[in-house]
Amino acid sequence: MDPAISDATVGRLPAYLRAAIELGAQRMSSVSSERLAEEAGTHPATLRRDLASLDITGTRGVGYDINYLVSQISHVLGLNQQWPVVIVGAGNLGTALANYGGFGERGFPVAAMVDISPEVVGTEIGGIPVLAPTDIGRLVEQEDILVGVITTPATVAQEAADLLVSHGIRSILNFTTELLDVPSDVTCRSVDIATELQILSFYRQRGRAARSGTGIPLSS
Amino acid sequence: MDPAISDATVGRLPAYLRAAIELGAQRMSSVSSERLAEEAGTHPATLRRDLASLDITGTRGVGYDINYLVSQISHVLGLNQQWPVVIVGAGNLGTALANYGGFGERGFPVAAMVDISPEVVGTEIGGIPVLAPTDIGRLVEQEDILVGVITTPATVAQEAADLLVSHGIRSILNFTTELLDVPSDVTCRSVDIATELQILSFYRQRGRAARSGTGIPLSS
DNA sequence: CAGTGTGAATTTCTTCACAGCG
DNA sequence: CGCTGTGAAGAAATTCACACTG
Repeated sequence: MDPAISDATVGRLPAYLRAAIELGAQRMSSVSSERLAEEAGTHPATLRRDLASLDITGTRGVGYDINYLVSQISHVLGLNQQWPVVIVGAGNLGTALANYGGFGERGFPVAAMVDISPEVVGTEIGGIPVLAPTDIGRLVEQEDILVGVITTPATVAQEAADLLVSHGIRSILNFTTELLDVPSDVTCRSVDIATELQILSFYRQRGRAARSGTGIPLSS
Repeated sequence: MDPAISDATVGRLPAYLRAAIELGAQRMSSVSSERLAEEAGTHPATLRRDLASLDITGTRGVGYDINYLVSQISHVLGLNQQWPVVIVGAGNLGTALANYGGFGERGFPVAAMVDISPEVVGTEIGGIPVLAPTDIGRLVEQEDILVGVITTPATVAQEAADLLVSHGIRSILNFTTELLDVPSDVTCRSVDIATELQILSFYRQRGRAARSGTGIPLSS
């Protein structure tokens, strides 16, 4: 259909979706690109280009239909179904993410956690069972898990990734500092707190430039 | 000195730094741009350009001196001193981040947490005191805090940001979904798990493209 | 006439390719 | 000879500006 939706565009879609949902909750039924862009932190022309690339079309003189925006963007992002995830690493961060409602609320229920420590394997954390690494195969099959979240110590993050990949998981969200080496058919995104702090540090030191979002696109 | 260090470059510096430190730990004393780029997930030419823009120069036929890399990049990022942070929101995520050693280890010790709930104010979480919002002023002055981390519910994130800004904090790391509105002299970076999952979801659904890093640059 | 949709201009970023240095 | 440093080409992303439509 589309020639392609660019990476830059994809990166902005979640912001558009959130903004549209928010405006919809305020009983608005349509928005101009100017308003929506403001809300999402982009330039109106960029927004129009982005939406056009998704084949989302507005009404001249009026704007974009909010319900349509929400449904189309959700569709493009593949959010019309639940995507159960498994969290590997039941330490502080993993536990926090499991307890944090954010995953389930947004269609990514935490099906299970995995850890190597015999002390936690077999227990439950916030109602989520903690399994041993050897259980992953069964888990993935039974629950149709497609996404893995890595919250182990950085030293074993690569192992965790290999484990996930070997069981067919093709989407990984990595919370460690380690840069993971995964096959090219696996999508891996990294959220590294140290990186964020360092970038923040740079901009504080120099005059503040305004890089509002999260950063670090890496190419191959 | 430099005409400017581009945003794209800044976003890659933490990866270069980490790679250099890692190679240094393996008793290597110099690296080629090819090797370092591989390690950091970029193209060698991009790496050379980036380093040149920091006035970091290598030796032809040999490569870059690793110690020099580490010291220069650290310097550019402003990592030669400690930057105490305050975490606003002592819920699950805030608590996890406080316990997680990652901040202190990397020069960003958590000086205090702030919460409104009388139940936690006055207690300590992992040795870190939890204060009331009204204590922020004193805290910022006494501890020279320049960075605030927001881990409140999204609904009050803007309030938290306003509070931090009003006390002179000019660097904010935001873990909520809310897009914060801050003065232009405040640097704000957002790490939103929902956003990351949605992007992951997109790439799983469509053929997998490889966007390896964290995403969503937003301009004004 | 308000606001989209988009050619064209512009800016920014990436990659090639190679001269030249250690 | 290996590898940097960089001019120049290329690709991608952003922004302008305006014709055009509901």
